[in-house]
Amino acid sequence: MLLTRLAQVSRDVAATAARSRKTALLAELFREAEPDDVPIVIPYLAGRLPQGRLGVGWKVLSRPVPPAGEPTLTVREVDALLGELGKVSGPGSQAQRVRLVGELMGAATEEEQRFLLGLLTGEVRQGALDAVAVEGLARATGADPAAVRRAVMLAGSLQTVAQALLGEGPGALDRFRLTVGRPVLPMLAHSASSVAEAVEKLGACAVEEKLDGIRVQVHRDGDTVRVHTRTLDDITGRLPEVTAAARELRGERFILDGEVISFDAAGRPRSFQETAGRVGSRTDVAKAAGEVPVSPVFFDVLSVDGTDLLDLPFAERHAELARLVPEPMRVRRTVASGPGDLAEAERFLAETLARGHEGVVVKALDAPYSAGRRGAAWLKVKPVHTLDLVVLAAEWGHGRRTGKLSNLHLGARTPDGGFAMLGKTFKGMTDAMLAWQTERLRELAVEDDGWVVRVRPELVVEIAYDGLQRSTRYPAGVTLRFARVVRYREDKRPEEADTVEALLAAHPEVEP
DNA sequence: CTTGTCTGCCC
DNA sequence: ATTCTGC
DNA sequence: GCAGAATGGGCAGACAAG
Repeated sequence: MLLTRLAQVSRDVAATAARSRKTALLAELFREAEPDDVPIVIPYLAGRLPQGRLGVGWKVLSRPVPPAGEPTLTVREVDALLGELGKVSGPGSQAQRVRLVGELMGAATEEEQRFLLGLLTGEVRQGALDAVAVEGLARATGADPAAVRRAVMLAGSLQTVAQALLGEGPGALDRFRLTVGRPVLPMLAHSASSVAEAVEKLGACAVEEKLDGIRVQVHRDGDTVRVHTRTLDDITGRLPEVTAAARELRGERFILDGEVISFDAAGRPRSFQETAGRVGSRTDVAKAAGEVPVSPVFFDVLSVDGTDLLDLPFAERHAELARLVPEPMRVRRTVASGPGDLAEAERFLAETLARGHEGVVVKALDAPYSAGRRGAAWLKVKPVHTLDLVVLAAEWGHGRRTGKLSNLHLGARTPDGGFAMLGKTFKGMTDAMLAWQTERLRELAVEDDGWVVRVRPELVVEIAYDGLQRSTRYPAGVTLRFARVVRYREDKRPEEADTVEALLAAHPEVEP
């Protein structure tokens, strides 16, 4: 199949609003694909590369290459070239990558270049990724969409399922059962703004501590232990403590879901930055583990001794978990039978925060494990802080925000009467706010380099954030975690904005 | 060898 | 990660 | 309620440049 077909369909999908129509367009293309093209075409149209990341990013792709006049590239040629690209490493590899990308782009038409660019940067912007591709795949093969979706969750890979389905038909879906050793997409949580709201929505529920670490899925099959991240990356080699802990458990075959976090000598959780740095270390694991040891803390079990527990209610899964995993290796929790137990749930949240953790996750006791979904059965509750900050600059948006000033540079007051930048945010703005701030900031503009518009520091904005982090990039030595706009404070003058000093005082646990 | 740039992947 | 938007 | 878009910050590691 020619790449130009994919580029056309991608463009058509992008131009279509209705998901049903996007699905139909994808299904039509999938039906056309020859068997050998399938494992390439499907991931490409889901906006992902079968090889995963290639060490090619914005910098390499930003060099313009004159496009070809006629479309001649086949998807298999592209796949072969990208496969090569993924393999280059060592001295001179950067130049080699630039050369290979140049070769590929030079053989592509303008439309194909656009498509490849989106694919390589992971920003296809066609309003269709895995989920729509799954629907399209189901329609192309006549399979039940729910069955295809479930197979993809259990296989942890769209590509694998697509190949089996197109090669063998709907019968192949039965093969994708929960298997120890094969990671499945983890269940995710929604947010709630208070424990009361969460308990109200869920009824009988468990309230569990939320640890600020790295999500892990641990598989043990006899002596073999594998540890995977939220995106199913295999990080077994970086976490010897987790492997050892899994081997100590009495079960021989199981899949556990939990968090990995580092505690200090006093048993207090280390900062997310410390835990994440440790988990990210792979060149000298023994040394990293000596300095920052980590512990697994589990909260769910998906499989024990060959039994798939996914469809059991959480209450029953947790009973299995308690049988398999000793208490110190499980998250702390309390159970609420409904809004009547709200006081206990709130006491538990307060205690959890006092112990240095991030918040709680409230989980419906009757809910199954919805692999790969952000189910409404899990609601996380974290304290939210707010500040009044001053907009120092804004960046021009992209995609659906083209032509709008979007990403705000936020400043807090300093003792000298100036402002220290604390970070940026583009979150929390409605389209109306986006339009309003674009106009307002334009009036305040003092400089526009085509990317950043610097403004007079006069506009005050209320910002919500989850906490402070140390920063080497920003002048105050700290930055806001997950900053988002709440509302503009036109009633406030910049001299009334919050100060760096007050911010630091409010977060004594973070040292700049 | 040191420093800076880029990428990928955690949240 | 969080939030908004269209389906 | 789901799925997707838009875009944040830190950190480790691989290379490039000096």
